[in-house]
Amino acid sequence: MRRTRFFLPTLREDPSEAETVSHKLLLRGGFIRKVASGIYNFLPLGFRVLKKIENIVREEMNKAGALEILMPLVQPAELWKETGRWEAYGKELLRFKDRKEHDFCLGPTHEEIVTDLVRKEVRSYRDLPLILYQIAPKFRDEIRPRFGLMRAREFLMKDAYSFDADLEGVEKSYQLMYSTYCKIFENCGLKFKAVKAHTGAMGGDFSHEFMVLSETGEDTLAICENCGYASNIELTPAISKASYPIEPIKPLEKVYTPGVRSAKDVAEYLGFPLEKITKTLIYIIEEKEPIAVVIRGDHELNEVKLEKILGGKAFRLATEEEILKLTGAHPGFLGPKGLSMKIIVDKALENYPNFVIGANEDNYHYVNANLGETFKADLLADLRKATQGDLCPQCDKELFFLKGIEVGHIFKLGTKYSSAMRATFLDRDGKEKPILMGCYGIGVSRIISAAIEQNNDEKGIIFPWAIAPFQIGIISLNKIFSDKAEKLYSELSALWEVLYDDREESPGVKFKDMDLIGIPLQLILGKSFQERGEIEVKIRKKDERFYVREENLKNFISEISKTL
RNA sequence: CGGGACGUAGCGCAGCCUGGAAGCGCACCCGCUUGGGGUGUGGGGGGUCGGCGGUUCAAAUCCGCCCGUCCCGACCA
Repeated sequence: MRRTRFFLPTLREDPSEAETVSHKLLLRGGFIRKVASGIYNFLPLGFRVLKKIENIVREEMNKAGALEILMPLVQPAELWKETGRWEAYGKELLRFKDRKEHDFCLGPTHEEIVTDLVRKEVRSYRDLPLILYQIAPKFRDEIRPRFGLMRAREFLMKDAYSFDADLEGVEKSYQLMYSTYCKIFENCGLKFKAVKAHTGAMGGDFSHEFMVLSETGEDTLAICENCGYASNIELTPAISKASYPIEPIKPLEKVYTPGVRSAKDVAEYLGFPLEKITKTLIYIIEEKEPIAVVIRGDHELNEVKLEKILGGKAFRLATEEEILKLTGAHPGFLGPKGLSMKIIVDKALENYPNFVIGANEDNYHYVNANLGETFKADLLADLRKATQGDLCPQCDKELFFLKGIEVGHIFKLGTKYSSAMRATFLDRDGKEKPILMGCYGIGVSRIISAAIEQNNDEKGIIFPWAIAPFQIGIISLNKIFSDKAEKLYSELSALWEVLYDDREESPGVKFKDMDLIGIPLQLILGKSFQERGEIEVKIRKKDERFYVREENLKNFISEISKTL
């Protein structure tokens, strides 16, 4: 591709709307342009990257025996009503009516559609196993779209659905997708980690998330180097190194703590370590029942764990007015003593002596509170987020934590959808049974952002060879080399994807642009060519330069590309 | 939806407080210049100042409402 014939508007400055590196670089590099919040145009350069990733995904899915289909973005409400998700799915489901006043939605996922398809066509165990997939736009009306392609409302997703006759089959399909996903992310040139994860709205016992490792990731992963345990922190059991201070139980004492609200402030004011303070949070379950949750001041509540304890019931933090009404105090002075509601206490407070609680009276706390003595817990449970210093649930070695961007998620669904929608098959034994399902997603457009977050420097993007929009860039620094540049361009284009910057721009502009958009190899015709007839090959990743004679060039590129 | 910020040329911003000719840098067009890291220089085009309403002789500027965007929290690939 000639640069003069390519639609590639690059920007010299960061657009003010972008915050993260990947978002800034995608806009500056002319990959995408915003249409509305969370909705983007893919320009030719961005589209090329998208197609590259798509093809890597497609190739591996096909190898796994999955069959590509295409399902509609617009979906009728009837199917969603069958599974109950028309009501259960939140506002992310964009609902609307057609001209006949019939309810429709934009598909945020396709379980209903695919299950409907399969129930109509699959009759016998002989038709199973079956894995169907598509690479198609999804729409989720996110509360807060952000970071460009990272959390867009309309985005490109690969979603796959497996159908099996028995548990053994499900397990096989799940493992097949697991290994396929590993290959896909490897082939994309990404550093990633598969972790155990929360199943969320999809249902099922457990799932795996595929995380691209990056400091800017929104998720935290707990990893054990010793035994290989890896989970999303939402799911990680919090196991303290058992080292409670040994001290006699002291008498409860009410202390004056004027205007001291946060756990940190209380600790400072009283001169105690933060772990001696507790936080009491009031939640409202299903808009009626209040509960109190007590955790240590140095710990953070894990709402996923709370959700499980509450059996999946909806809950939210109480408002300040509700808290005042229920406890008689403002947030900051709450404590479990004397509350007339269910009290759930984090396990870290079991046997923990002489801690501080709020007095449910503004400007007062109690010191030397003790579980069982000062107040009773209705339930003692693991409620907190695992944290630095906690132990691996499998092997007792210390965990460490990494940040990741979720690019894939695989689930065993069981019969959740097939039962609700009566997707059944006739088994060998002549009995009609619900089909066992699994579902498997990859955020194709999100991978672009994740790849950039993981691979960039102050000059711009550094694309892995496999997903670069062009593999080779040619820069001629003087018109006198034009003929040679043209020749190289046409010859190399037969073997690789080449972007030839044939603009009449100064060298600096060409270098800056080529670096910005992350082309892995740059061929430069300049001094070395004029003086010695050697073509300068610049490796974007390492900023290394090689000087290669034309007759060796193709071999050199083939070899070096294996390391990119 | 709650909290915060912003909206002036394609992009980045100043001007607003204290009302009185719509500016700067980059980008874009034309010329010359330069050719190893956003070359220099001369000329030029481009604006419903987010929208509507109000105050005023006069509104980018003051007031009200609305819209949009971004950031922080809950959702998710």
